Amino acid sequence: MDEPATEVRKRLTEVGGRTSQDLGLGRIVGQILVHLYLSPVEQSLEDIAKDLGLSKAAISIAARQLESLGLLRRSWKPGDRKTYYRTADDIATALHQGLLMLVRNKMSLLATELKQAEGELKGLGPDAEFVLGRVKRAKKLRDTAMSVLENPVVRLLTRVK
Amino acid sequence: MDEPATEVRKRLTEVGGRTSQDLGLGRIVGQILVHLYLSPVEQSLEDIAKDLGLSKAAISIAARQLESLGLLRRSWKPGDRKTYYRTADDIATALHQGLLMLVRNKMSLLATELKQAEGELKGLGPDAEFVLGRVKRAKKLRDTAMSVLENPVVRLLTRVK
DNA sequence: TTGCGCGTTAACAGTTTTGTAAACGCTCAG
DNA sequence: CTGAGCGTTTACAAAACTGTTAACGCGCAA
Repeated sequence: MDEPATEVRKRLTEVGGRTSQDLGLGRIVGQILVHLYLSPVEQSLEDIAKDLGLSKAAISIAARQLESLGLLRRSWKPGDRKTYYRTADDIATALHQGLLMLVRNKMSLLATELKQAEGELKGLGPDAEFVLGRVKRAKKLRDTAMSVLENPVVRLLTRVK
Repeated sequence: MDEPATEVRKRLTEVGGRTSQDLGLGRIVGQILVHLYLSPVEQSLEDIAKDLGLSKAAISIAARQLESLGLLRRSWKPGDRKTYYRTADDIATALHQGLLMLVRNKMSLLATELKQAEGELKGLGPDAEFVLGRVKRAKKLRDTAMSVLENPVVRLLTRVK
């Protein structure tokens, strides 16, 4: 091993892979992101592929995902046809906002669904009345959760420094 | 269709399935939970299987998962050998705490990993020094996120009523 | 004891996901 | 124009996941 930090890099890269997999993006996305985050220099597609032991195709696809999420930047060097990659400068903010957005979307879908159910259940008789009660309870829960997310105090706290 | 609310039940059950799938538990878990939540009476394994169009085996397995999460209760009736299921009474609290726990666990794993990396990187030379800087930045981010979760104001807000 | 009903377990089949290899197209150098 | 280098697309193989069927174990009733 040339670099003494190789072992640590490898381990943290795996952590990134697991994490992004948990979020429903593949493991490769997380691996690339951490790998770049821990690299002092920009890396080409081939560099990344070699370091992670994956095919260029896989890296290519995942890299585009990362770029569309605003977590990764491409760059070029004069007289060099390769594309180089590095993590976005505001990666912390991007991560933070991305996660929030994800949660908000889910929540909002849920809200739509609950509201619609509520409407359809009115005046259908006793069984529907029961379901309606449950739906209302669920709606209240969702509203509480949402109000926390949107609360100014929480926003202040979660602001990335 | 006997019950006028059947359609709504079906749709909400699907929502539950999708949601629990997103969380990495299978879809069945969420389907069962919503199905029971919307049912005014306790249901047997077979009832659930028939309503959801799944095998008893599948329900059996998912139901145990739900029980271990504290989201579901079993009960028995005298002179009846079947097991009956209903959602836990404190299901809102259980859901809330379960989610929080999940996040906390992930966070804590991350903390361990970062701390260890930090230790191993000391005094290994310039490259390791760079990685160390990045690790420290990540640690700070994680700490901020965690402090929000543990913040008393947030706790107060997220308390389920 | 035998038989039946219930929940669980185990083996398996269908489906989906994941990553690769190879072909492709584009761009630039000669 | 031609060839080489690069990233991307496509077709496919391997692996993982999901849910079913069938066998099993257990308890109760006859």
